[in-house]
Amino acid sequence: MPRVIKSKYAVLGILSLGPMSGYEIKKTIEGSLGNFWSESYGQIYPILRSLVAEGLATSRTEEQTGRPNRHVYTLTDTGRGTLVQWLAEPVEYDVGRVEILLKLFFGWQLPVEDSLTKLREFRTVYEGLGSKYEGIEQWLKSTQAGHPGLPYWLATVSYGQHLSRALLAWCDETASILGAIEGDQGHPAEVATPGRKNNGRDD
Amino acid sequence: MPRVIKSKYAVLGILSLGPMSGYEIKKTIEGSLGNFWSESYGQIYPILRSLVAEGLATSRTEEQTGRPNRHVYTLTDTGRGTLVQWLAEPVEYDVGRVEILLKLFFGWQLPVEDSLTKLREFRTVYEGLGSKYEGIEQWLKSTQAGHPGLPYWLATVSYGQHLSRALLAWCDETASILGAIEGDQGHPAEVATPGRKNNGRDD
DNA sequence: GATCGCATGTAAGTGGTTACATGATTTA
DNA sequence: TAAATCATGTAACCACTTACATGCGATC
Repeated sequence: MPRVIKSKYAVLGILSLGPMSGYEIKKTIEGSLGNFWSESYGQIYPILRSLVAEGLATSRTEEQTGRPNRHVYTLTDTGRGTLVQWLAEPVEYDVGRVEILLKLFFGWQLPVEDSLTKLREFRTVYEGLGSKYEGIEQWLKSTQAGHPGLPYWLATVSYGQHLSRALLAWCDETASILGAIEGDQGHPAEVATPGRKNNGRDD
Repeated sequence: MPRVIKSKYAVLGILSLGPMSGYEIKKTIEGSLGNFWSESYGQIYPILRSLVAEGLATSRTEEQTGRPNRHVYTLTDTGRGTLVQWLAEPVEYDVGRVEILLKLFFGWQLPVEDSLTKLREFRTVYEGLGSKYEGIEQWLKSTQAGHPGLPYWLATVSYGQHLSRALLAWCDETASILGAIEGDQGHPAEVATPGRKNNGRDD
């Protein structure tokens, strides 16, 4: 079963916006997908080569003096077809790994203040993200007005906004619940583990 | 010899709940952290060995007939100290990779129906997760009443609930915005790429 | 009689980052 | 003069997953 190489489609997608060099692809990803995606040169350059080998892109070399020649890649029709096909495929759910939840889960074994600090740190990050998204939204609306992609790009920003608002609310709610715990935490004890012997409910 | 970072602390954390075998650790992770964390045997067994080598855990062998001997691992004081130290360290923000946003970002290049379908599929997943979390919440409250870990475990469930509620709202909002786009989408065009020449705002 | 649960583990592969090498040009 | 920007690329490493090997006993 060939697993899906997502980086390949990210590059294909960026190339669908116009011919570009590897360097430009990286910059474009950072500037447009940067809030929910990233790619390193270590991925981009080998992928670019494989795209040409598979006939999904062509490359032409722009001679330059004083710096390496620019290799500009252009999507072929097959390349665009491959992208469109992938875009239509359903997104599979991935559990992922949420580090703050891992830390919080074991947090009852140490002073409640430690968990509250963690929540505050977390809150600060998402507060910052929230205002960042607001700025991006304004900037998109003013610079991309009329572009058919605008509603789609705004949707990706809106995702971030909904997410950070929700996590901020969760932080506050959780902090107030944990804050109500009396101060004598931190001593390990013999306990039953949670989540085991769960009669077919979870997972 | 794999040198592991976060997985190591996940195992250490599970071991802080009581002595366990590798097999039990996997089951316990699935049953308690399963909604936001996962580990494979390919990680767990080598980690267990390295924990013993580093003095963070001890192992004793329970002889068994008809099946492999059970290796039961117990946290040492140093092991518990290492865990507590890690728990207190701040969580660094990670951009991550959100596949649905990658697909949506390029969605304007194909019929709007394709993106709406994607949103519906996504919605179904988070609807299901929402009710799953509700069940877990009830189950935790009824089976773990009085346990000092309960508020912390409920907090991890609450995270999932806030998240799925937010994403559901985002889906509906986005679907209604995209739904308002007229039907003649899908033809590629020469366009400026968004997000470039952003004067120090993004990233 | 098939498959699930128990129980161990490893080898190979995947998808990814980081650090490095090179070096001219522009900007602070 | 230090740094960032432009521009290419690779080798080494890292964390992690998947598939496999083994095999008994209980359940469907």
